Amino acid sequence: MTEKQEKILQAALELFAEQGFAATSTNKVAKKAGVSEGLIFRHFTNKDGLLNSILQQGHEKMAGLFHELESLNDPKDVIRKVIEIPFMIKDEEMPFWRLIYSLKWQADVYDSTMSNPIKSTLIPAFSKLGYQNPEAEAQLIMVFIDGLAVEILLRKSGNAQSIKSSMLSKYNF
Amino acid sequence: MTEKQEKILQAALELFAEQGFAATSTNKVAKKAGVSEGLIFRHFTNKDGLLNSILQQGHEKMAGLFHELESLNDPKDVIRKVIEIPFMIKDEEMPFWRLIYSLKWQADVYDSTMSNPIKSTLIPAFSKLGYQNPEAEAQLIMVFIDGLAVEILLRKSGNAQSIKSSMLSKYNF
DNA sequence: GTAAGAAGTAAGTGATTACTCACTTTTTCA
DNA sequence: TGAAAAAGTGAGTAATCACTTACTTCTTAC
Repeated sequence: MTEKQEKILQAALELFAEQGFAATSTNKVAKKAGVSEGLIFRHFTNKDGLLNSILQQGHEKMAGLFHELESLNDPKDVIRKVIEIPFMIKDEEMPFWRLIYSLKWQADVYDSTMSNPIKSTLIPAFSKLGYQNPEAEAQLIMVFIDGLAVEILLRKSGNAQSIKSSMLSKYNF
Repeated sequence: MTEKQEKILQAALELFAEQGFAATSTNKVAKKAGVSEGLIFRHFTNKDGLLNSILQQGHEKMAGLFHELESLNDPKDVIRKVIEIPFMIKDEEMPFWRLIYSLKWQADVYDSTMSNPIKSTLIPAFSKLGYQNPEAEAQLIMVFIDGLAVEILLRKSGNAQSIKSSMLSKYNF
């Protein structure tokens, strides 16, 4: 990975996250990266290839997060940890997650299986705790996480902490 | 409102919702509407004007929904009704809501105050029921609604009904 | 040290973009 | 009825789009 390759990926990530994939031209990416436009196509074949490289890089970073979940034994720890996920997004990770969530609405590119590992960890946790419908409970938490992630990524609410408390209390934490 | 004007609005709504605003050209809209491209600009000035007309039309349709909420007296009815909102989206309304939710990620166009009336109705309802932090509880429900709307609009889950049950039971319904 | 291949550039390509303009057709209404 | 206004068209426009090509510079390894 050349220095200029990384510059391109970083510039593209930020622009795709801010303005959207379709609305960002390869010209803009090249200018922001301080690179000739042709270089983008030498390294990433086409605009879709550039997007895929960004996504692959991001997925590798996420692998660790799933692994951390699987190592927890107490089901209550699992649930608490999952609820806390959206609150753990670091500032430097925001563009990547903004991109992921915006791509949901652009059909052809999005990989909807991404969050499956989390859900798969959640179901046995609710099962162990004796919930009547572990599947639905897991789904409910996933829905909540997605909603909260949107809230945080669009930096709409300042009182995220009190929302978290309200949520945790619904599971008797 | 001419017949061709309505054709343009309908075609634009469907295309914007399916492919995204930026990825949809005025040429495509004209072809789908069976109209010359110039007519779009005669009636709606420019592409942004076309989008704004669609949004305004949608907002007028939504006004009734808020009114319905305000007429409820029992706070429990209010909360139940709000939770049910995402499940009430009709097939013909899907393109409009898909557009609204996808626009959240395109910064400059989105009106984030849209859901304020719902939240304002929710806070006194939780207050009356003696919840410790009505503001946070209202926000939590709003987050849930947005997450669930995304789930339904992207038609990911078939078991929406059991998610709804799980959610309602968290508020002792 | 040099040759081969990878990295990088600048100036293109045709297609598509949002939008305009000169013009014709239809509608409105006094 | 007739004339002004509104609706509608089709062929433009310059700018921008994703992408290519011919070329130069840098890196690597024997």
